Amino acid sequence: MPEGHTIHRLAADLRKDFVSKRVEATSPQGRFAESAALLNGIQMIKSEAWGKHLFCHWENGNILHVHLGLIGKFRKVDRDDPPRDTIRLRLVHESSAWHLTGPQTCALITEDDLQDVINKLGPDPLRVGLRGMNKFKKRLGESKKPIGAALLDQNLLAGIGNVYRAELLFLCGIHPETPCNKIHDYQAEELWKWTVDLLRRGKKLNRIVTIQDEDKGTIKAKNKKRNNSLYAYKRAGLDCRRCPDEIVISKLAGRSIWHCPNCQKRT
DNA sequence: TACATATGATCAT
DNA sequence: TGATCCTATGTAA
Repeated sequence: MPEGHTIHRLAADLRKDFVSKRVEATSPQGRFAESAALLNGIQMIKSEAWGKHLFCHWENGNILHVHLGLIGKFRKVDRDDPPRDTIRLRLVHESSAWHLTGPQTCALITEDDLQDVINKLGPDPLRVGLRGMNKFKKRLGESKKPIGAALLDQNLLAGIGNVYRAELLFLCGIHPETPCNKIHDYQAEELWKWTVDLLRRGKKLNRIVTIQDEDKGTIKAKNKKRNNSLYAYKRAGLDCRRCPDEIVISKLAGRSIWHCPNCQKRT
């Protein structure tokens, strides 16, 4: 479930459990054993996120860099949960235990490395909030690529993934293929505002919910069961929540994308 | 059992 | 663009 909101939530949850505490760190899988040994028994002093990257700082200067990728998970588990051999990293303090599996990145880095990582990332809406809007607007105006590709570009903005991209474009009524430099200023502003708003909500709820109050009535009436928290993502062939058309699926920047042909017209 | 799929990113071609 | 890495889950056979 890793888009930016997940990682910020994760950073906050790990902070609560481990910051200012001595942490037991092991690698049941073995692939991170040497590094885990360097953290074992050391205090975590800070836990933060930038886009989809997680950084946990330790008292001895080490920084744990985690990127979950597509399938990685870092979850709180029962202390007695068996340490299975897919667990790259296990962190424990008193009754709190966390297991990291399937990460794309799990490494110890230095402060300089951390700067390098961050320098390659665009602004994170959850860190800069509405202040990031003008920069975003400017960067969009300079690019000709489709907005649906741009939103996944972590160098333009950090933290958006495939679910938010589809949902943001739906809420803003923008066709995914629209070239960035054809996006009006007011649309770019709207996009940024929705981005900040949805990511904040996602972090709070620890899941992606994009449905707005005004649409809740329609949704109940139409389609009781499935996926009632999203407008477009993975809803191919189903009724649009705001018009009689059906959501369609296509491919953009190597990933599937969904949109409503009526609510998101080509310009 | 096997296969497809997944909220990602990188590297090769 | 396609192959590849990492793991878990759901569906098909």
